[in-house]
Amino acid sequence: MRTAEAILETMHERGCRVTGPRRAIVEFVLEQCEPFSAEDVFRALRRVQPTIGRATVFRTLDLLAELGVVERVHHPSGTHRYVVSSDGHRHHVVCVRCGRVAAFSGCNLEPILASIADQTRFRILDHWLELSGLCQACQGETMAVSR
Amino acid sequence: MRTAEAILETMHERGCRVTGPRRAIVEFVLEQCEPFSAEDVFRALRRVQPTIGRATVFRTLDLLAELGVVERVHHPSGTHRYVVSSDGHRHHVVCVRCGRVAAFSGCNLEPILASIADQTRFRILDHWLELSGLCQACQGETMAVSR
DNA sequence: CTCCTTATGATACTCAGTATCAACTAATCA
DNA sequence: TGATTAGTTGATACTGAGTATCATAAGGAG
Repeated sequence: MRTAEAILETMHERGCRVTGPRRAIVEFVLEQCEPFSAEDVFRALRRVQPTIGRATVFRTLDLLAELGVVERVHHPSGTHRYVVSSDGHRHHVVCVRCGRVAAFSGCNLEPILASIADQTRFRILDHWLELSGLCQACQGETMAVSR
Repeated sequence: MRTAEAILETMHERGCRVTGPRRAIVEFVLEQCEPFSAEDVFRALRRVQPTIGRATVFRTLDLLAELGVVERVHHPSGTHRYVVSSDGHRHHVVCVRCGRVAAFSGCNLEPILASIADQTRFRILDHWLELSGLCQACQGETMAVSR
C-alpha cells in the first residue's frame, strides 16, 4: 500500500509539480476501497475545497492512471470508474441488480492468454476480466420476487 | 448466422412492429464483421434514408441487444460498441496502437469462474474478457520505432 | 378500411469528458 | 530570500454519446 507522500514524491521525480489539488486528490483516492468515478472525487473535494476544478480532477486521475496508482475500470453504464491498484492483480465482479462491487484476486489466465496470442497473432499486453452477476444479498432478493 | 428476416420475425413474435428503420438497421448490422458504434449505424443509414433519427438507432440497438442479436462491447474510449453475436462464445483483442480488433473463441474460464464465485459469494451470470495488445502489423512497427 | 397502439424523428436536454487560455504558483537558481 | 519560468489551475465553453419528451406517423389485428 503506497502512501500519499510516496506517490507525490514519484510525481516530483517525474518532473510534475506537487500542488494542493493534486495532494487532495491523491489523499482522497487512497481512502477509497471501492471503484469511484471522477465525479465522485470532484463532488467530495468540492465540499472541502470549493475552488477545485472539474478539469483538474480528470487530469490528475489521468496522471495517476499513468503512474499506475489507479486503474481505469469499464462500468456497464459506459463511463469510467477508477480503482486503486493493489499489489496483487485484481479484478471485479459487479452486481447487476444493486451495483455492488467485489474484488477478487488470482485470475490464472496465463494459459488462456497464451492460446489466444497464438490464435490471433496479437502480442497480449493487458487483460481486463469483468464479471457480472448477483451479490449474495441480491440472490436472496431475486428468489423472493422471481416469477 | 441469422438472417434479417428471421430476426424481424422474432421481433414480430415479441409484439414489436417491423418498420422500415428497424429493417434497415438490422440489415446493416448483419453486414458488419467488426465492432461498430451507434454513430456508425446512424451515419451509414443517413446516407440511404436521410430522415432516420438518431434516437431510433439507439432504441433499435438496445432492442437487438435484448434479443441477443448483438452484444455491447466496452471500448477503451468509454463509449459503446456493438458486435453481432456469433454462435460460439466470443471475445475480442483490441490493438492499443491502431485499434484493430480480432475475435477469438474458446475462453475456458469455467474453473476460474467457479473459484471466483466461491471467493466473492456472487452468482456469476456473465463475463467479459477484454484483451489489449499489439496486432501483428503494429508489433513490427513498434520494433522499428522503438527507443 | 378502421382503430389502437407502438414507433418515429425533431428537439432539447443531460452528463462525462476535453480544449482553451489567462492567471497562478511550485520549484529552481541566483 | 526574491526573481524567473515552466508546469498547473480553474473558469468557461465546447463536444459527443446517449436519453427524455411529445406530437405525428404508421404497422397490423380485426
